[in-house]
Amino acid sequence: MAVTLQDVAELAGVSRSAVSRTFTAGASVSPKMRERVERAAQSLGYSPNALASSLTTGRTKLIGLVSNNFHNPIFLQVFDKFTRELQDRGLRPLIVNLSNETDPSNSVRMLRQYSVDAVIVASSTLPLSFAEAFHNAGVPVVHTFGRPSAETQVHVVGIDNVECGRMAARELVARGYTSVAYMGGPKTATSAQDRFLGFAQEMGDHAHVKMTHSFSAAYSFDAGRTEMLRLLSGKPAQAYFCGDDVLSIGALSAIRDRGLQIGRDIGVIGLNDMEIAGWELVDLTTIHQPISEIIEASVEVVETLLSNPNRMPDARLFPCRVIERGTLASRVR
Amino acid sequence: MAVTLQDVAELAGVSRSAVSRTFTAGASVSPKMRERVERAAQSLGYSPNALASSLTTGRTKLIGLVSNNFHNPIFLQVFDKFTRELQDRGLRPLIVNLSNETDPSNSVRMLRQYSVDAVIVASSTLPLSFAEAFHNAGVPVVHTFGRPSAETQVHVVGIDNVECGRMAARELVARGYTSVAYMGGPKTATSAQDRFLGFAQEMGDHAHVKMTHSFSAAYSFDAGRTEMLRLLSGKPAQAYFCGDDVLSIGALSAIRDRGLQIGRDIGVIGLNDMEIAGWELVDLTTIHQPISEIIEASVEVVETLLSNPNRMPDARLFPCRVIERGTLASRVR
DNA sequence: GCAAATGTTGCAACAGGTTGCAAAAATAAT
DNA sequence: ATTATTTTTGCAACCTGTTGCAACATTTGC
Repeated sequence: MAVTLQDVAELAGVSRSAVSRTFTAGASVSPKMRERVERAAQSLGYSPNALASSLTTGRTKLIGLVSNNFHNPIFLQVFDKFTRELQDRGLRPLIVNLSNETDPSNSVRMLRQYSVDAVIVASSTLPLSFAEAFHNAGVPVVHTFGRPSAETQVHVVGIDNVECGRMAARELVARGYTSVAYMGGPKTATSAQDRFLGFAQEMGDHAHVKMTHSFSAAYSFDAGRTEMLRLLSGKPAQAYFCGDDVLSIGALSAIRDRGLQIGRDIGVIGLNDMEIAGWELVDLTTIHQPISEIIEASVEVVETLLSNPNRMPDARLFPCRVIERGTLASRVR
Repeated sequence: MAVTLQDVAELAGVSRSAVSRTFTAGASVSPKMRERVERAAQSLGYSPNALASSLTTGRTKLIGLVSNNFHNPIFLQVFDKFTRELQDRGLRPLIVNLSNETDPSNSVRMLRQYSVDAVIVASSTLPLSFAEAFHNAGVPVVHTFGRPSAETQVHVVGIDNVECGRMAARELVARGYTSVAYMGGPKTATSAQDRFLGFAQEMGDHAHVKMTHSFSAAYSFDAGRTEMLRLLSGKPAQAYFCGDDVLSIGALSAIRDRGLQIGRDIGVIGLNDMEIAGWELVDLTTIHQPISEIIEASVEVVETLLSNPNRMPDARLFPCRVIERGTLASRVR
């Protein structure tokens, strides 16, 4: 069925090498030869088998894209951007859905079987051990939305979650709230931990403001709603920094259910600035995470790793900013 | 770097074939041999190269997953389910993001280069020509969310959009509305066309109810909002069947902006029943599309196509049902 | 016009597996 | 025990390309 190098070579009356060279950038082929081969290839509808060539070149242009986050709407933007950026560079994303895996060994094996050129771990909730497992298997890794660390040897692209925690805290203080709280994502997620760290740190400088905190079960609407319902049945704070936008929206839903006025009675600030946050019926004040830039940078790093797999790993962190919408009291001055 | 068959064979002191057979299901290997080989493989950390084996077997277990829908939140559920179902069966999804391609030839070439075993086209807005192009390239195709057709030769799994149009119409009539409208997705999408067809057909049986219709620019929040704002500035109908849920939510947003009471002043029914539709602050009455079943069926079809690529194409359509929430007037009886 | 330099082409080996076939080994039948 | 049968194993060819090397062709320099 499939047309091979051989077929083209025969039709053109040249050697297989000649055909191979015509389709290899930078190989030495005379214009006449190229012309002949291309004509033959054209007429047979030949296109080279990327997998066969990977055998000798050692490069598949396959990039493992592993994530465990297939529920948070923000990740549709993430996948959209990643797949585009990769394919614009001639790379192919091979998706690995880790939603309920706790052990990296399966995915490591699988990715090695397909000899991916590199792996992108896109998650802030996956244990660091995953990225490390890929790295130990000899595959270049970039951990997007990961936590930078001095020990680990993988490239990280994302935001400074600690700083975001501080930013949220400063914002709430500036709005004049006197009791604030952090309602984080799952306690095991590095992002949830770091955001809390920064939040608590900053609040340390504002002793007159009362601070509490809790974590919810997941970065999801239901988890946010459930946790906020629980909080509201006790003695809630005046304003909450919620772990991310879906969590915030879940919280907003709980707050509305209780008949409280959002913004006035109780404030919420999220993180991510996903598209839905801007929908009029949500109108969530949130910290914008520059997803596009993060992903572009991630793919750039991947690309450099292809030619230089041993590049010293670094962390690239992008600045975030508060997007003011309708879920916080207006600033006091 | 990588451990090969050769290495294992040498360590175990057996032939390469023996090693190959140990890793091939159903091959003839004695228990002793298997034991020896497995021990050697274990100690070297060997795992077979799927790409190399594909050369001779002709099967890569790579499945092209092509879509142009990376904005509608429902598709995160779709990707989640697809990737899981595929990997549970030992298949690997190779994503192709077609967001702004109009010509299938690039993707056809790419998918052939990676010799995918089959292609899943997951979209109701992609021209039929895409699925056909893959089919003509000799790759088994299933078109999920596609339109069944007598002419075309590809497998289709999805819903009966015409019937859904009827269902929506019946629902609106049963609620006692006397002027209703269809606000569809993009006019070029088969789903938008078919839903309208059914809607109009059914309304033909209810001459006392006035019907109008229009199409919006995309299946997106913004398109829905924009279109509804336009409609509201004229003489709006009492109830709308919106092309899908995001579109509906966009419409709801416009309606709220105008200070109208949803459900009482103006009704909306969507289609999909995506997770967000159930969020309390949205609470959208909508037609449930059984996404999970559709995807399971799609993957099943893919699997049968792997062993029997020439299976006669058929269409599998799943029933839908109305999920009653808060955006329609209550039923009159 | 001739030697040297440079460019082009084909051969053959190789990448990491699989598989038909025949030889060898194990098992069953007599 | 001997032969017939079945199972296991290794050999060698093959899958589809790539690439170092040597042979050949073309250009360049003088």
